Amino acid sequence: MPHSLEIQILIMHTELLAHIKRFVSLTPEEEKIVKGYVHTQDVKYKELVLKSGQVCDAYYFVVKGVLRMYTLTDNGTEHIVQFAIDNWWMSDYTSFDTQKPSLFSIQALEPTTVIVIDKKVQEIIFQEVPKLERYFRLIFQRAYTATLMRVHFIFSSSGEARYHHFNNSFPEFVQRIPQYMLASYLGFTPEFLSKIRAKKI
Amino acid sequence: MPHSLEIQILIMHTELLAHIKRFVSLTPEEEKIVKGYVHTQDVKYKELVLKSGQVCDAYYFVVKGVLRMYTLTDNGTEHIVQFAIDNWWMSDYTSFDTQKPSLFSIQALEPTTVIVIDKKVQEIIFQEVPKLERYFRLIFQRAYTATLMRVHFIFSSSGEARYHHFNNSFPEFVQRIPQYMLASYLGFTPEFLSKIRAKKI
DNA sequence: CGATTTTTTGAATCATATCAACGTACGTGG
DNA sequence: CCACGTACGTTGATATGATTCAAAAAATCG
Repeated sequence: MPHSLEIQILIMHTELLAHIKRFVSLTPEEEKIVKGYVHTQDVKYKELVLKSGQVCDAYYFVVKGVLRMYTLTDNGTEHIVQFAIDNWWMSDYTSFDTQKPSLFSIQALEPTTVIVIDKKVQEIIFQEVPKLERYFRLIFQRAYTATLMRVHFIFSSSGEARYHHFNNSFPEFVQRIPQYMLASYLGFTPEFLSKIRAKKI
Repeated sequence: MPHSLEIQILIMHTELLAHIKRFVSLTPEEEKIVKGYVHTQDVKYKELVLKSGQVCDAYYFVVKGVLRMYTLTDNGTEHIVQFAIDNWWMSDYTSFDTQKPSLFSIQALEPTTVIVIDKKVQEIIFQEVPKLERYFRLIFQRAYTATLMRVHFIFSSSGEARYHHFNNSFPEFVQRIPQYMLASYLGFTPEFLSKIRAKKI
């Protein structure tokens, strides 16, 4: 009889499989193969799963929690290029593929549970379950077009408009992260965000 | 004996197949299938292959020439979100998938030759040559990470620094497009770009 | 509760936008 | 092949959105 931890992991894997099945069908055997190659990892608040300068050797799927991906400028300022919440993948895919050091760091902003595909098994899992090529094609397509929309917003609206748009689109998420990180993601300073908020009230 | 036009088309298709084979291997039969489903299209200078408000019903692969993808703001300003040159794919993949009107327009900035995958055959071609799932997974991954790098640059460097970086990275390309379009792509006004250039000399 | 982190406020400053005018180049039709 | 018109690039004056710095206030955490 499985004990509590095993049940937990089972649930985690179920979340990933459910997500995959929103894009491609999987036979029971294929599900088993996937389960066999991935593993879960608990990431503590503020813990890094990738540190800039290191090689990225995994894909991470957020089951629960929040990750951020960010860079450090010469003068020490952080710039958040991405958040990942439930059901999003995050990795430095370039570093993963080339096995060169990453420019980015990835950090948990809450106690976070991720499902990990390690570099070692990535090609194997794709070979054994070729449907995953299609799944990740669709995942990357979505991520790509979302990022293009983001560029569009950055160029076509003021910081204030971007803040309100983001706030209206993801009100629950805004609650979960410190304001200065939202400012960094939106491309301006925390002081400026504070002033935007002061106006509204 | 094939006449000149057919030879031309053959060469075009060869470029696409060569590109695909940089990412996945193809058997001669698979090559034939791909050739059978795609077709080339000549796009005149300033011609639109997609007009905002219309549904995007093709993927475009640039064999030769330049495409730009842009939006129009309420006040009539254009914002270029993407360029595509030789060996790049361009489409509004969201509009393509959902069959909803696109926010973007796609226009040729030179006489341009593209290879087209039409909506009608897209799923068929993927079914018949499943390796293309992998190919496009890698294409989208690259496009996604390139766009993330772009966001990183937008946030971490001034307009001036972005201009110099772009100029150093793609000097030949800068020659081929009007300055006001480069300004639009980099996220500032043509006047400002003009002033940056004045400084340097 | 004290210590640290996060947010706010205000004043000065800077990067970039806006507008308007002028200069230049280029392509088309006569 | 010239002339003209339109599209593109430059320049300068002024305006503005956003940053910087410093300090205080508020929130969070052990």
